[in-house]
Order: sequence, then C-alpha cells, then structure tokens
Amino acid sequence: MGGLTETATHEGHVGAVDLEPRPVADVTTVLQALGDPMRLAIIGSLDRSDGARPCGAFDLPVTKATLSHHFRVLREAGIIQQRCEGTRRMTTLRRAELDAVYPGLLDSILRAPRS
Amino acid sequence: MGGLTETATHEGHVGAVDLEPRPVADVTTVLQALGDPMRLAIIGSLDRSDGARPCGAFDLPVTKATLSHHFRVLREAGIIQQRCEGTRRMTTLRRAELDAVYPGLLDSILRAPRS
DNA sequence: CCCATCGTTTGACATCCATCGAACTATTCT
DNA sequence: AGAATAGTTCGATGGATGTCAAACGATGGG
Repeated sequence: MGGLTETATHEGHVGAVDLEPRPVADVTTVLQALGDPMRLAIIGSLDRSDGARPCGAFDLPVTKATLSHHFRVLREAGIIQQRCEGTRRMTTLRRAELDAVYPGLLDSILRAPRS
Repeated sequence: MGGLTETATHEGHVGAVDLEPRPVADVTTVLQALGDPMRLAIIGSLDRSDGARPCGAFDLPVTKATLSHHFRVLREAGIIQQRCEGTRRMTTLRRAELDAVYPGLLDSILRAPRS
C-alpha cells in the first residue's frame, strides 16, 4: 500500500552501503553530463528537495532503464551519490564536492532560466 | 558592465559584415556546446586574448573543416560571434551576453582546472 | 589575371548516446 | 515460499556527433 514516510528506522538492517562515490570528473565530463534535459531535470529536482530521494520519485517521461542510465552518467561524473536503502537507491546531490572543484558552476546552472 | 561593448573597431570598413549574432541558447545547448575539449580550448583561448582572433590562430590538432564545425556549434549556441574581415573570420567571445543570461557560468567554467 | 590563403560546405564514416523492452537481481511484504 | 516492488544490465536501434578529405567560394597579392 502507500506506506511511505518510512525513514528506515528498522535497526539491524545493514543494507545501507554507499555506492562508489567517485571523485568529481573533469570539466568536459561534468558539462557533458549536465548538458542533457533529463539529467538537468534530475539535478534541479534534487536541488529543490534537499534530502535523499529514490529513483522513482523523479517524474520523468522515460522508462526505468533510461533513468538508470542517466543516474549512472551523473554518478560517474561525480555529480550525484547513491546509497542503497532496502530496495531503493537514495540519491543525493554532491553539492559540496562540486562546489569545491568548480565553485559557482552548479549555482549558475541551477539558477539558469528553466525552459 | 565590463566596458567591452565596442561595436566598431574600425569604422567604415566595407566587408566587415556581422555573421548572424544569435541569441544565447538554452542551458542544455550551451552546456552541450561547452562540454567538448576542442570547443572548451577555443573558449579558453579566446578568453585569454581579449581581442578578435582569426580561426587559424587556434593551434588545435584538427583540420580546418572540423574547426569550422566547432565554430558553428559555438556560434549557434550564441557563445561566440564572428565577423568577416577580408579573408579571415575574426572570432570574439560574447561574454557580456552570456553573463547576462547565465551569470557566473562562463567564469566558473573558465576558472576550472584545465586538464 | 592567376594563384595562394582562409574558411565553408558536402559527403562519408565511425563512434557515441538516449531510448526502449526484456530478462535479471535484490529486497520487502503477505 | 511466492508475489510484488525497485533498479540494473543486456542487446538493439535510430539519431546525433566528431572527424576527415575533397570540392568550392571569396579575398587579396603578385
């Protein structure tokens, strides 16, 4: 049923393993990763809600396979981070790491006029 | 403003026809245009020398045809501007227009660690 | 007038990329 | 255990994209 608001308070549950947190990639890779409408929508959605979100929480007109591909691109560029939590993959924006390597880049992109 | 808004370097030079100055494109297009090593090198080179430069002045390991292609992509994204001057095409970075639409974007990219 | 210079356009080619459906894995719920 | 849920991985496919060589157009110098 609609049992949300789970917050994973079940102890003894050790499934929360961090998924390969890669270093932030070079500029071209990051720009290429962000130069896609779907991925930019993902990033914008992540930015507006400052918590970890499962993949299914992004309302995008693509299949799960395609969504998984985009998450991989963003993850390998070091832009996002994913953490397994039960059957979900909680995604967070690696804002601090991004800001450290490319100061102002993410801000200027997120502040860009959404079309 | 930066005070860089000069529209007429040499007055009355007949052949100096402006080449379709397009408006700055949407974020994805701009990011995609900048998300390429060659084009990023072009932009960086343009940034370091704050004058108009002919296409041949960019020392890049590609043929003229490929270079022309990259210039077109940048031009159509509204990032650069080209002006015919005799047989040369003087290229300038449209910094003011870019900054107006996406404040801080170009700066953060140009300030990024060059690899 | 001829020709060298500068850059574009075209056609071709290989590669990458976004997308999908289907099969698979892992976890949770009944 | 069995079913349901959440994502991944694996081809496959159609569409961009970066690259080149060759042909072309415009401009300026002998």
